[in-house]
Order: sequence, then C-alpha cells, then structure tokens
Amino acid sequence: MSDQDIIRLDEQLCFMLYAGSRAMTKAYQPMLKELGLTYPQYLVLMVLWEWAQKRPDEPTVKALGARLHLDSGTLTPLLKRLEAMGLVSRQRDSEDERRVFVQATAAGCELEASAATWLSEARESLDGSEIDFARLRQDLQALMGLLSAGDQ
Amino acid sequence: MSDQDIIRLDEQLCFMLYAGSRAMTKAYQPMLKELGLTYPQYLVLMVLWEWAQKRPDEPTVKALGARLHLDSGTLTPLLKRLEAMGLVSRQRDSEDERRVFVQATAAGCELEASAATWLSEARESLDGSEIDFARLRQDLQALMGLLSAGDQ
DNA sequence: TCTAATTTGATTGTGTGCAATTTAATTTTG
DNA sequence: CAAAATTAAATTGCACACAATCAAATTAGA
Repeated sequence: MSDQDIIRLDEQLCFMLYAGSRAMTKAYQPMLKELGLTYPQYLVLMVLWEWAQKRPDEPTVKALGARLHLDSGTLTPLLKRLEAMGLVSRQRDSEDERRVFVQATAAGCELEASAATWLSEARESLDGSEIDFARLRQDLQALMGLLSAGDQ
Repeated sequence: MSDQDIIRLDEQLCFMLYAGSRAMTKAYQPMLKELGLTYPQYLVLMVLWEWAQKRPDEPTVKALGARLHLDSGTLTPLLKRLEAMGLVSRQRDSEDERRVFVQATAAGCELEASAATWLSEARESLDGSEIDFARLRQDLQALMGLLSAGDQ
C-alpha cells in the first residue's frame, strides 16, 4: 500500500469517528434543547441516574471522570453549571476532604423520565434501518479497549 | 423494553461514539505533537492534501466545511492559525468576493510525508487485532447517513 | 432597475476538552 | 513523629464546536 493510500484510508476511520460523534450530538439537540442541557451535561446526568439506582456508593468527581474518560478540568466547571441549575449537588467528603461527592438532585432525577420518553420515540424512527447497532457498539467498545490500552 | 433499560442501552452507543472519538484523538497525540498540529488542524490539512492531488478546483471555506461538517465559526479561526503557521494560504476570490479559497502551502504539503510514515508504523502495531476496521468504518458511514438525513 | 432575498464568511458568546500547574489533604518512609 | 511522596480537585490557558448574529456581495423578482 502506498503512503498516499494509507493517508486516504486513515481519513476514513478517524474522521468518520470524529464526524459521527458530532452528528450524534446534533441528533440529540431537539431533546437537549427541551431539557435545557448540553450533550456532555446529559452524559454526566445519565451516569448519575445509573449510579443512583445500581450502586450503593456515591460517585466522586474522580469516579465520574473514570466512567466518562474526562478529567477534573472538564468536569469541575460542568458540574458547577449543573449545580447552579439545581440538577446536581456537590459535597466534600468529611472523611477525606480532597474528595467531592456528586449526586443528582430530585430535579435532576426528574429529567430521566423525559429523556427516556424522547429516546424511545427516537428509536422507533430508526426501526427498519440496515445498521446493526449492537455490533457497532461492540466494535466501538473493542476499539476503545485497543486505543486506551496504554492509559492508566 | 422498560424506559430505564432504554436509557441504559442508549448510553452504550452515543457514549461509545463520544468516548471513542476522544480516544482516537488521544491516540494521534504523539504524531500531532511532532507535527505541531491539533487534531482538527490535521483533518483540515488531510482534506487539503487530498484536494491538491485529486481535484482541479481549489476548495473554498464552504467546500471545506461541507467535507468536514464544520461551519465558518469553527473553520475561520482554525484556518487563520494554520495561516499564521505558514501551512495554509487563504485568498479571497476576485470574481465573488464572498468566497475565500484555501490551499496548503509547500510547508503544509511537506507534513504529509511525515504523517504517512507515522501512520503506516502505527498501523503495523494494530496488526493482529480482532477488529474489522473496514466494517467499522462502513457502519459509521451508514450511521452518518442516517443521522444527517435531515441536514442540508 | 431597484429592491428583497440569498449566499458566504466573519464575529461573538457559551461550553466543553485537555495539558500543565497549583493547592490542599492524605499516606508513606525514614 | 516529621519530611517526602502521592492523591484529588481546582485553576489556568489554549483551541475547538456551534448557535446566533452581522456584514458584504450577489442574485432574483417585480
């Protein structure tokens, strides 16, 4: 394979991932506008909803960052905005004051139902698509594993 | 399927796309640091390299935006930075002064060889992976088509 | 022709991402 | 126990993304 073909083919995967991610964000805009959230804010809330239901412990900023692959430089201001909106509460751990617990408030949890309704409607409109979404998700997960093999 | 399962499953695809895109960006950092570029700057140059070789016309900001799904609010400052680095030239069309032609300079074109070398080495290290990259790319392309069906 | 609509970039403002640094708290070591 | 190392958030600075708006140029219509 020539060097020029390599750079062309390369564009196909790294660029499709980049463009696909932004296209997905755009597809969520109608719902996000209704909820008054940005896409990353929605992802954070989604993790907090799941945490509230399935895990006994409260997530710290660090745990949230590990789940979303985001660092405190991104999460701290984002969480402060969610807190200002009354959707999230932040509380420093009294046992270890370096840590900050994060939790969805009642108002934050109420958004889950609206999101779920909107999503199940959106999903219906995708029925009949040729795309194997489960396989795509699995491939992306495998790719993540490969790409982040070197990370801590 | 319950509403709660829907919101859980949903996370798997929209989030994997979001995280996967950023993981890919991270994987390119060693090369990008060497070239002194950001990831979006690299994507822009990649399109300009391809344009220089395969198309007779010069791309305008609009054409570049259409190819990358980016608008002028993102491209204008990015292109100005590339211009300041001497990697790109911008010239207003004298026939229609609303349009601005963009071109990689000689210095900008020289980066292609380094990128190609780095990529072919990186690709070797992925040999033996279970992932079907061509299929993944095609699935992403199909998804893009589905998601951006409503866009102009 | 003369105005209205359209097109193209540029600008502005908000919100991420992330590298690098700082600060404060905790744990490890000598 | 005290100094050093480590850890968790926060802060800072830069570069995207993108909605909304603006300004200039062109095209279309009456």
